Formats: sequence, structure tokens, C-alpha cells
Amino acid sequence: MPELPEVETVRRGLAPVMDAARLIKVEQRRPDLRFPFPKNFAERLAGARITTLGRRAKYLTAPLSTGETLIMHLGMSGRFSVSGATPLAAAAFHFAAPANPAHDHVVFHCDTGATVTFNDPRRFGYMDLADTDTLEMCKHFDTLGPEPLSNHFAGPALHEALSKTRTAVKSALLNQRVVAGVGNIYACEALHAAQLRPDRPGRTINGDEADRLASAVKSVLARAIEAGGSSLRDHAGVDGALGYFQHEFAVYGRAGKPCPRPGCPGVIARMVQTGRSTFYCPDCQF
DNA sequence: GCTGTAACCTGTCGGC
DNA sequence: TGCCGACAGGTTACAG
Repeated sequence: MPELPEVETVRRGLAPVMDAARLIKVEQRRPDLRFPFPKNFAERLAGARITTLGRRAKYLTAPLSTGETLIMHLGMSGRFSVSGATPLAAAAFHFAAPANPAHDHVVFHCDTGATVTFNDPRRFGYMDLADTDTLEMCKHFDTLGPEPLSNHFAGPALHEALSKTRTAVKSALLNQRVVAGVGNIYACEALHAAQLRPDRPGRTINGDEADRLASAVKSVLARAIEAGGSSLRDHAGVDGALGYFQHEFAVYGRAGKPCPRPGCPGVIARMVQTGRSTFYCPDCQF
């Protein structure tokens, strides 16, 4: 379930074995995932050295010595696993969750001795290559909004974006042009933290409420990263270890259970917005 | 131009 | 136990 915190958790897990590593060989085991791989994908990667693994929204980025950047998206079920790494890293693999090898689609062989495997049963993930110098203008990044944990994302900017739309505020949060990296779970959690009803039209959110919501988004994402992400069915860190943030969910997946806000008598409700489940408390979200 | 919906693919879970 | 349908975290193309 890779939203921003899960992707950041994966980045932190991969960095020790991929930063500054040279890709000796890349195995591309099928012609496409969600989209076709770029032309000569494996050949363009072979021999290249990765500088520093990065992240933009829900994308992992690997700038290469060739002048291109490898862009990777985990989709809904994508995950990485590492083998053959340092003894310290290998110790963590004791906890590795099983993944069906039939869905191992890309294997990176690094000169560090590590083998990094991308597994994605649902194949909603994808990989692409783009020029590093013009990365922000590539088709994946040119429409992305601000990073939620950066100073570019704050109440006034969010208020400005929401004021232009009649779309429900929760759906607006999922719009990557408004803020990049928020997905279904953390949108629900942030709206509960900010005490805002998910189905309020965006244009009805005032400045103070936008301030609260922006702060809640930052807080929820930061705590989730700290907890190593959340683990529902499909997500695990590169060592297979599960994140812990799902234990802190206030509303997501808790329909019918009491609202955890102190003093609130409400019961968490579920509704469907644009085909996605939304969880909220009818008693303390207005 | 804005908005909502369907589609992509597979695994899991609950009901029968 | 086995089958079937509903549902699932993201993104994008398309119709209204």
C-alpha cells in the first residue's frame, strides 16, 4: 500500500545497498508492467552507477552516471526485496515475508554484492527513464503539486487550491496536483485529525480549516514515516518487515468502532467517494 | 475546463 | 472444502 510514508520507508531501506552502487546487470523479465518499459531498458541501466536514491511524491528516483534517472512507482502492490547484502542488512532478512517469485519482474544486480528484486503481483507499478537535467519537467513530475513535508506546502497554498474546486475535500487531497503523495488512507486520517468532514466541497474550507488540514497532513505523514509506514495486505519494507502505523489508525478500516478522540461519543462510519472507501467520524468532523 | 467513472491485474476475504 | 463475488493502497483516459 505504497503511499508517501511507505515509499520513503522503502527508499531508506534500499539506500544502504543502492547508493553509489554500480548496476552490473539488470534482468527485465516481462515487456511491461502498468506501462511498457522504455526501449532498451535493461541495456541502458547496465554499467550505470546510481548516485543517491531519492523520492518525489510516491516515486523512487535513482539518478544514474549516464545522465538519466531511473523512476520507479510501486503502484498498489509493488515491493522490493534485497538479498546478498552485507551481514548487517542480511540479518534483517530473517523477517522476510514470502513473495511469489512468479511476480519478480525486475532484478538489479549491484556491484556491492546486493541483488534488489522488484515484485508486483498486480502490475500497477511501473518504471521509466528520464533525463536527470530536466527531471522535474518529465511527464511523471511536471503536474505534481508540492511535497507535503516541505515548506512549499502550507495552509495558505492548500486554501488557494481548495477554493477553486467543488470536489469533496477528501477527493481533492487525493489529487496529486494539490499535494503530492497523499493517498486514501492518510487523506482519511488527516481529515479526522483536522476535524473536517471528507465530503465538504473544497471551496467551503476556510483559511483556518486549511491551516489545520495542512498541519494534520504533515503530522500524519511524519508519524507514519517514523513508524515505518503502515502494512495492510501488500506492503512491507525491503527487509520484509511490516510497518506499525496501522496500529495508530484513528479511522481507516475502523467502521463501526468508537471514535478514538477523547470525549467524542461518535462511531466511525464508512462511505464511498469516487469509488474509494472513506472512513470518518460523523460526530467530530464538521 | 471540471468532475466522476471505468479500467488496468491479481490476491484476499467473506458468504454461501 | 470449494466456488464466487466484492473489494483493495494509484493513476490515467475518457465521457458527460
